[in-house]
Amino acid sequence: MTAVLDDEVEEGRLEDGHLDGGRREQAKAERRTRIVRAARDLIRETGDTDLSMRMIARRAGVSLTTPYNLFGSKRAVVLAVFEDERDFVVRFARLEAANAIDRIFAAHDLAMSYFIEDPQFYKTLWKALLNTQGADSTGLATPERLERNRAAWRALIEAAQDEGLTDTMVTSDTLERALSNAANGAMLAWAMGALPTRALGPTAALGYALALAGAATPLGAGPLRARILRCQEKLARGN
Amino acid sequence: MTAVLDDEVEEGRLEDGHLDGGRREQAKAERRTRIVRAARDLIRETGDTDLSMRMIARRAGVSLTTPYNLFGSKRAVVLAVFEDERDFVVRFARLEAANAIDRIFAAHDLAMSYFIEDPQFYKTLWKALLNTQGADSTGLATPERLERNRAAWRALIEAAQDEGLTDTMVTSDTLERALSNAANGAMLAWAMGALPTRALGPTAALGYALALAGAATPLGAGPLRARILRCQEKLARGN
DNA sequence: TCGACAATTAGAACGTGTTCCAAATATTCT
DNA sequence: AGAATATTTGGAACACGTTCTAATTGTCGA
Repeated sequence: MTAVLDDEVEEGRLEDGHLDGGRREQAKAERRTRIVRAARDLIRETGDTDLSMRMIARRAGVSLTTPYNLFGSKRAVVLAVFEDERDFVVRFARLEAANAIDRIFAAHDLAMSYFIEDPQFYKTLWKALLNTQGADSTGLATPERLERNRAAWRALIEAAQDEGLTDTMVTSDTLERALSNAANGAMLAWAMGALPTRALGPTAALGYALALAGAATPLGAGPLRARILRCQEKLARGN
Repeated sequence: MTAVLDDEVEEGRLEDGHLDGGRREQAKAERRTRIVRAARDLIRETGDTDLSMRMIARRAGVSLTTPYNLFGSKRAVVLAVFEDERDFVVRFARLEAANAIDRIFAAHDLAMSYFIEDPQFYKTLWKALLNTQGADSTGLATPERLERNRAAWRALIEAAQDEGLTDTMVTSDTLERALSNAANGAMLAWAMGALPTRALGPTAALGYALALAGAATPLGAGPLRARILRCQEKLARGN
């Protein structure tokens, strides 16, 4: 955990080892990152072919049983890859826009940019996360990660309420769920091959705009309607 | 194909065998239904445990290789079970309601009733359909079935447009996609265990209502807003 | 009726995710 | 330093989806 993208795992930096509790725990964390990194590289290089636990283990230089000790299942490893790739919350914090609704769509564009810039990688990831034949099936994100994300979106929506753009009768929780479902539905269609990558962004944005417009005050309704039509055009052009 | 729910497969009724082209084709169709039925019964009895191809084949009284000859993959068999269970279009046609929007929600309730009345069964089915580790991955429905459903929904939406309830600037195609994504997002959350069965209906309906309200005319906006608040209440009570 | 032919069959095989085991290894505690 | 302990390791094993082979079955055309 707390794996950063651009550090190399070195044996040497034990100076601050007291932070992670003993040496044993540190070695475990190191194996963890090696495994996650091996899985990531394999997906990057060959898509979902060759993404077997035996391959991941060999690449990470560990035994086949070790990923099961540290993660529990292949799905958990893939989930770790997924969450490791996304420094979302960091970039999320420094988003700026003219009003709360523009901010929502800026956040949406940011979230989508990951998938659009590296479709092969994230499609493989998503498809692997949809495989719930195992026992636990923790959903598409770690519980704490999920809750953090939801809270961030709720805050964005509440800002829109404060600016008088959406009706306060529709709870931020309600709206957040609706937006999340719209996005996940689009992602699902995309992962299943029913939606081309170029249509993913506009489709999800359209779902956002429609749901927000459904909860909008007269003040917020205008810009949202315009956004809906813009997304619709973009989709029509794409076809 | 053309499998009806409540007929028993009998060897005797060959009188109208000329309808299906030769005897060979008929035997093949019979094996098909036996396999689908075996898979359905296994899911009904034991959930996703024991839903192996070897089990299905044994139960259907065929060899392990036969399902592969007739369907191609386990996923295709499950998809056949899924589509066999749903005499949706039949019941869909005879829906009645005061106005087009009520009709949309009546159709939605009908669609959801399958899942809510037999959650175990359909959750297993959905989870199995999400497994796309195989090659083809035809999505959540057969192409022709999918297109038929989409057309039906589009017709419903166009009726709402004709009655002046939703803005014609928002295409029926656009709106249909938005509704479909909202529903699929809710189904996904449900299948992954993030949404309890009791919340599935209201959540999906809420997504529908919000998206429709986002495209509504002043005439349609009122009832939709009321519906949104009703769904929200229902969800709040459920928690 | 009989040969041609299409499909199913049994069975083995491959690679997969996952689990179990005894043995080896490294760390922690006293 | 030496004992106790936690983890990894190699290896085998299981059930699974899927594919392949040769042999067999039952149906169709002449």
